[in-house]
Amino acid sequence: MSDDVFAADGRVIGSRALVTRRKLLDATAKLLQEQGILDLRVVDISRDIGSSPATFYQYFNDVDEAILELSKEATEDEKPLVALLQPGWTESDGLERAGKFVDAYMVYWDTHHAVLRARNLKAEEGNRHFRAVRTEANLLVMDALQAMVSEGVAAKRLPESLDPFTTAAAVVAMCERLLAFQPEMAKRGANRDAIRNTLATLLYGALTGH
Amino acid sequence: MSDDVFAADGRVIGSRALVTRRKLLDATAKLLQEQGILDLRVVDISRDIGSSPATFYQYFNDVDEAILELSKEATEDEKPLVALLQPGWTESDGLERAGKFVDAYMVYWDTHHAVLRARNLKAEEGNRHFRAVRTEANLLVMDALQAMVSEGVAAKRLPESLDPFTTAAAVVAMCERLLAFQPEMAKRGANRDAIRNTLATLLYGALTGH
DNA sequence: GACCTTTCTGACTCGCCGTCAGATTTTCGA
DNA sequence: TCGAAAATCTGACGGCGAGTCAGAAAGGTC
Repeated sequence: MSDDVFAADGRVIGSRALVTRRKLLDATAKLLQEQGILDLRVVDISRDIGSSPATFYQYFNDVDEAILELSKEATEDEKPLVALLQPGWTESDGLERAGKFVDAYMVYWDTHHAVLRARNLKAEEGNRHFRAVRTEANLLVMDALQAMVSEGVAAKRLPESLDPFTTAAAVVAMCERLLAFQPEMAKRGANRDAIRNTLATLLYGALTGH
Repeated sequence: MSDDVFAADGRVIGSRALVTRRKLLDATAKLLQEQGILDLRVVDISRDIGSSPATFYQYFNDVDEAILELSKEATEDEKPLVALLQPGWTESDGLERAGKFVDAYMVYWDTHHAVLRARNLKAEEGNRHFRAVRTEANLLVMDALQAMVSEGVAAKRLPESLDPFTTAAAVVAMCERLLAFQPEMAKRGANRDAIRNTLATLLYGALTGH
């Protein structure tokens, strides 16, 4: 296993190039956030780091490749969330634990939402690389959630009609999508705390049946 | 209130033009589905109906305007769903009623998913027209859901920590996003029925507290 | 069939994409 | 320290789609 980073043509790149590549990735993330994926232009990314479009193509075959790389980096930041989803939530500490997870998830979302949205769009439009990255990221959390649901079903706290895998997916879906609604909900009076607590309560209910 | 339809320059259009406009909208929806919003080109839409790009610009200032129109049409199809969300779900019929709603929602989603995805992306990227349309569509269903949650909270079946508005949003979020995961979940063994029943169970639980 | 209105389109400019040859900078052996 | 080789960067170009506009074509009216 090697840590080498490659240019678009496959050659291993040196330290100067590594810096340039990093700048390009950061600029891509920044502009993805500011302008959205539909108005993201290679010209702008290059200009942002004070270089020419040709430089971009030294490191990535197209914009997708850069976004895919950013998506993989986001997946790394998702890994710590799993630790907050160990089975055994009780009636007394479950709600608080759910809250801790929601807090961490909100930070994760705030940090990466522009990239995650682009990743999801590409995945839904059928791009197999983005599908693979998204699935990998979702399974990290879903495996842990699934175990909790299975436990709840086995203990008869949750109904048998809940398929553990689907329930896990539903929980991820709810977290992901509700946070995307956040800016609009704020205008209608639902503040961050209300979202946080409601999400925690729903999670607690769906996962433990308490 | 007038039913007149306007061209991009504001003039009222006649019956021949109405047919052309309709063809353009249908072609836009079709290509949005087939190629996704990132690869949607005016040239292709025009070619699809056997006309030239200039014709497209007679009716819409840009592709966004056509997608916005399709989004409004999708909202119309969402209205019947509200009838399935009257308060009063009981312990004996609630799960079945939730199932009926999920069935109808799945059909709605299947019909319009490409347009809805585009609408959501535009809304999330801050386009105010798309935000307005999405909010209007979501509120249709959310008003009904919110009433159900309030009822559950009042009857002490649901905890007070559930904010009715946020819970309604969470339910919509879960339905919407889980269906977007569907194709990938199918590969991992969760079929349509499992999704349908799990979603119904979660809805029933979150809305009634039973 | 002459005239007027509506609808359509060929042809154009503009800007971004992606490529490539060659310029510039860095590395490294002697 | 110097010169050659390797690594990195970029100016300039062909190609394609966006969006515009003047004028052609189609349809309606008397």
